[in-house]
Amino acid sequence: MLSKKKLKNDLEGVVLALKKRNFSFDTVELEELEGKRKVNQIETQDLQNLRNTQSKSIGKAKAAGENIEPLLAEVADLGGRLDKAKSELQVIQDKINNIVMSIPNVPHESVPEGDTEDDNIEVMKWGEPMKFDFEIKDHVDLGEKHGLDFATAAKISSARFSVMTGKMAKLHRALTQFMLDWHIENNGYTEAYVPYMVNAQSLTGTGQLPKFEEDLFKTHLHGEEGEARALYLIPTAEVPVTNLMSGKIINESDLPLKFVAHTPCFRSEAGAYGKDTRGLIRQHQFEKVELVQITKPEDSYKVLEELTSHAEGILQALELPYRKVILCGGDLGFSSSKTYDLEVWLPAQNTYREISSCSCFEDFQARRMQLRWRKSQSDKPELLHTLNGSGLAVGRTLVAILENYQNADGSIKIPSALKNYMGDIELIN
RNA sequence: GGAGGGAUGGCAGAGCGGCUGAAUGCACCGGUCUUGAAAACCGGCAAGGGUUAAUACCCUUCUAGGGUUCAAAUCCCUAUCCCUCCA
Repeated sequence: MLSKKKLKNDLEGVVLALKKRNFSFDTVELEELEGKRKVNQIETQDLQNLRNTQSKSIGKAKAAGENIEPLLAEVADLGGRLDKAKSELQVIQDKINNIVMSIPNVPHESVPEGDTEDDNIEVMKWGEPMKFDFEIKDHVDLGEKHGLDFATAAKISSARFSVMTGKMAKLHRALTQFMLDWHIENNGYTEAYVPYMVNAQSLTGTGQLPKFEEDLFKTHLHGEEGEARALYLIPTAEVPVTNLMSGKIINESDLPLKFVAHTPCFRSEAGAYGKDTRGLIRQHQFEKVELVQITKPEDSYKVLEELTSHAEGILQALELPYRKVILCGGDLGFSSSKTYDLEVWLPAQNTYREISSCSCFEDFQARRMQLRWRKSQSDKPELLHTLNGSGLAVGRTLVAILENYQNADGSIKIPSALKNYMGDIELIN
């Protein structure tokens, strides 16, 4: 959510900045509503003021033993007028809120122009794509030899799910453990275990609601019909982890907060029909190790670089070639002001594919969840900045390992960083 | 399955229809004292919003949503969460 003050004082600037995203909205409507809001709010508050002072004088008169009947007559119609004013104001404020909540974050000045992912700009490349002197297989063919099974998953669930058994399941788990340990030991993150189902408020805090409900799996508690009790499966650990601190005022000495969490992620992939239907790339359920940082405003862009390098550390440790791109305005996520994607080399697709997305949200999420800090005791609380990034998406990392570490006979070499986690075996065959 | 108790500011904890946006303590900030610190003493200290150039004034908020009342932290209903006891 953008600051309402900013929308009021610098609407033109906001509109201009959002052009980079190709996003526009009805500014005339917003300004009209804001004008009405002002009139109605003043009227409502005046009535409330009147009610408060009248009520107080009734109290005093009663305590003094005076006759309060004439005073009561004076306020007889006040309640009705106040109710009317309040409900009118509520309608206006709800409308304003709906508009404001649907406006995405303003891109940082360093975000390049562009409409689609084709306009993203490569920042750097790491590692050389491997050369193979045999006909390579993709991760589906390779994985099926070793316990990766989509047919059975479809039988017990549906498309876009997977089953893994044996060494494949172990490799998948080893990757998760490795990533968690790496970030805890090398990068100073605190491990967090969090719920996999969250309420609407948390999703509103990070920006998935109200606009992107169709991307989520929504559940209903047994026997309950009300919206209030609906829980959603998390699309990313970003939601529960960032919301750990919602509504809090953090002490400066506790900043930055750095959390790492491993969770499954659930996405409906509505609107992705027919896209990436083969293999593990786009699943309804996948594992991710997520990095979240909560920082002082002045540190956030420095931290974005740092957090991205933490995610890169995993790719480097696993010796997987990758490149780093900065997302153009048109490809930027709703809540993000700046995002780097890390894309891993997939030999069978002969291309780089996203494996991590690292974003700075400035105070966009913090404002929605009232996440603040106090510079010093005498200062007013200020909004913090939030950041997160995948460190990494586990399923896609598994894909990368299968494809990059394959041998001619279909066996898979274990990356040296993972050996400890794989019971010291060298090879899956 | 049954019966109760509770949710109040950064924390602890009073208040249980009207000078209560909220006592008191702790924490925190400023000051006095001290070579310095501690102690003691004095003072300050919730958030969000509105009008305003500003001073200032006003509104809202005591888990959430409804209700009663001229007036609700306080009474009633519902939900959520916590705790205790019985089976």
